[in-house]
Amino acid sequence: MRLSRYFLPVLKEVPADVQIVSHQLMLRAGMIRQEAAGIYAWLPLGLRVLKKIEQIVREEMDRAGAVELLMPTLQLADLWRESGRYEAYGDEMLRIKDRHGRDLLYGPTAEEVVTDIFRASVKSYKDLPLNLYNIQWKFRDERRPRFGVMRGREFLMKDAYSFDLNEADARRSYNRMFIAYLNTFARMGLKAVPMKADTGPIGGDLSHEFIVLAETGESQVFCHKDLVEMGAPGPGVDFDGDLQPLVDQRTALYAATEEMHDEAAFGAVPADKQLSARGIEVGHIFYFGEKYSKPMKANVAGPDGTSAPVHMGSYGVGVSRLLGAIIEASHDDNGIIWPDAVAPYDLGIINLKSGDAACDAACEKAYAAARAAGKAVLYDDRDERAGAKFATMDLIGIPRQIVVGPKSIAEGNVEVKVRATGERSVASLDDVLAGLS
RNA sequence: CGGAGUGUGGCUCAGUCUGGUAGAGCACCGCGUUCGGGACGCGGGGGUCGCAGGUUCGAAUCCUGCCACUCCGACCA
Repeated sequence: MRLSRYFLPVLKEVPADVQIVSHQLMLRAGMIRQEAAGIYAWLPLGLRVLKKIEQIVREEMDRAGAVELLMPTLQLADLWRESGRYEAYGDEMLRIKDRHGRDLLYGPTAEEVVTDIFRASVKSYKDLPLNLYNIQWKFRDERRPRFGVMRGREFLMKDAYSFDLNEADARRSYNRMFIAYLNTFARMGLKAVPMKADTGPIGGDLSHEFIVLAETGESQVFCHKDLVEMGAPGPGVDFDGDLQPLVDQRTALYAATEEMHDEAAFGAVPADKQLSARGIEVGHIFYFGEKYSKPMKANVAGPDGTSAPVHMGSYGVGVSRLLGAIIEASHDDNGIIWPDAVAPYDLGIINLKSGDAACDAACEKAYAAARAAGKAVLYDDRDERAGAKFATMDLIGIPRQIVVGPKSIAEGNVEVKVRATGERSVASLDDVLAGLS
C-alpha cells in the first residue's frame, strides 16, 4: 500500500482524559475512531490488525477441532425467555422491537441461539462431541464503557460452545479449549495465565479466565510466578489425545482472580513466588453442564437409547479487546511495537526524498520485490519531511523498515531498521531484497 | 446507578467568574525558503460556541430544562 493513497489519520494530540496507553496509541495511530460511548469505527489500519488477530483465533480453534459458523447479531427474546435469562440479564442487554412489536435483542452472548441450532439437528450421542464457534460482534450496554476497545459496549468476540454426552466428555472438551487458548495467546506474543474464575451470570462450576498481566488491567489477580513464564504447549499438541496432564500442570499452581481468591491457599505459595498484580481478561472458559440444555430441551440419546440434556460449555475470547491488551504489553515512547504475527504490515519502506529519481526508483524496486515475496508492505511515498515519516512508521509499529535516502542509495545502500529494538544497519538494496523471500 | 466534570473550526484547548458582534496552536489551501528523525516565513479558507427555552438593548458568557461525552466509585460472560 502506498501511504499517499491510504487512509491513515494519525493524530498528534488526544484528549487529556484518555489515560490508558493502548487507547491513546490506537487513537494516535489512526486505528479507531469513537462514534459513541464504547462504540468505535475501525479505521483501515485498526481493521487490518483486528483481522489478523481474528484469523489467529480462528486457526487455533480449527486446530482444536471446533467448527465455525456465524450466528446473527439480533436474537429473538423468546429464546431467552426459554432459558430464563431474558428478565435476569438486566439493563446490560440492548432490547429492541421490530415493526411488528416483537421483542428482539442485540446479542451479548449466544448460548440460547447455539442451543437452538443444536437441538434442531443433533439427537444422538454419535454426533458428539461437537464444538461450534463464531466470531461475531456483541453488544453489552455497560454502565461505564472505558479504556477504548478494552471495555467497549460493542465488541468482537469469539464464542465457542461445546456439546457432550456427559460431564467426563465435557471436561475433555473444556481441556481442548484450555490448551487452544494457551496456544492462541502465545501466537500473539502474549503471556496469558489461566486463573480460577467466578462463573457469573452464565453459571456453572468450572471456569478459568485467561489473564494478561498489565498494570492498567481491570482485574486484581493472584498467582504463582512460575505460571507467567510457563508458555504454551504449541501447535504439536494432539487434541485427540489426553490433555489432562497439560491442564493439570497449569492448574496445580495457585492462580485466581479476586472473586475466587483464597488468602490461605495463596499464603501457602512460597513468599518469593507470590505474585499479586493487575490483569486484563482476554479469555474466559466455562463448563456449565445442563444449565441451558435442560430448560431448552436440547436432548441427545445415549448408547442405551434414553435421551438426556446435553452437557455444554462456553468459551469466549475478546478479539477486539486483544488489540488493547497487546499494545499494553508491547509499546514504547515512540508508539506501538506489534509482534510480527499481528503487525498490520510486515514491512515499511520510507522514501526520504520523494521526487528524487534515484530514491523513487529504488523504493519502487523494493516495493515490487517485497510484494512479489508475499510481504504486506506499506510504502511511505508522501512528499513529507523525513521526521514525520519515521515517526509515523514507529507510531503504527511496522516491524521492519527499509529507509531509502539520496546519500546512501547513491552507493546502492539502504538502511534497515528493526522497530522492536531500534537497531539500524546499512546494507546494499540488492542484498536486502534478496533476503525478503 | 452515586459523585465530579466537560461540550467553542478536522484535532488539542483558551475565552465564561466580571454579558458588548469568536481566538491560539496543530491540521488544511496558495507562494517561497527548506529538507537524513514530526521545519520556517508570508497570505488564505473554515465555527448559527451541544440542543431548546428564558432574562437582557445585547448571551459562548447569566438562569431553567434536556442531550451527549469524560473521570472516580459501584457493577461487569
